Amino acid sequence: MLEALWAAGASRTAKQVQDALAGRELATTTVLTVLGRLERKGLVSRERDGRAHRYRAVAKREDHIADLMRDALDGAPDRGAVLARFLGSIPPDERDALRDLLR
Amino acid sequence: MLEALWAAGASRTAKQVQDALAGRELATTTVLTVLGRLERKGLVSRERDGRAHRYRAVAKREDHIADLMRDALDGAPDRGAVLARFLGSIPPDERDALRDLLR
DNA sequence: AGCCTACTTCTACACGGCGTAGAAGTTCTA
DNA sequence: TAGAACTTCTACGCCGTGTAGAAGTAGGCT
Repeated sequence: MLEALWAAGASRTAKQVQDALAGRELATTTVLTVLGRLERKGLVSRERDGRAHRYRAVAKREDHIADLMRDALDGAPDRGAVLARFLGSIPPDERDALRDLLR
Repeated sequence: MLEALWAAGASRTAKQVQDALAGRELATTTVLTVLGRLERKGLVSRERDGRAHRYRAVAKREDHIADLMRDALDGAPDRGAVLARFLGSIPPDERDALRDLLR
């Protein structure tokens, strides 16, 4: 669902989200329910548009996932050790990329 | 619970875990149940020791958390972008530490 | 041998999140 | 003003998690 909003890039009505998820044959109310829950969790915002609402993902997918990573890291007493292990667990080319990013 | 095993460093019996968690006043069976579930999930292993079992965390806390971070990262289509955002979301001194680690 | 005690396994229940959707209410618009 | 479009409310099943009682099992003591 969030994926659909991310994929769309822009804001979408429930109906549009439903259509984008055509493979799943969801009822309209299902889409509304899920979007509503995402809104309660602060992951999605909405604004009225005629008799409908337009939903948009609050954060970009990349930010959201980076947040998840930070949340995990925040659960660690020894952050440095975790970062070291993390570096060891990703592909070498991504370590290179990180090195470049840190330059 | 996992925390207690990590804190102990070594393997612990259910009773010892229970004592370490004295603040929570858990029943012994509760500790056993949770430990058993952790074992099913592969986070904990155990070996017999007399009439009891000794439990140990399969991975170190740092590895476990690094795994969580990698799992999050694996959900991203654009890993590079996520890594960039992630770097932006951690304290500068940790970026420095990362730079050193990557040297 | 038999029993007590420590420990385990089995079973269960409440609670909350998630996927799902029907029923009923609201609001445009023709 | 009626019908369609859209929303809100409510609900149900499933699963993970926290919790623990009841019943089973196995060492050790007498």
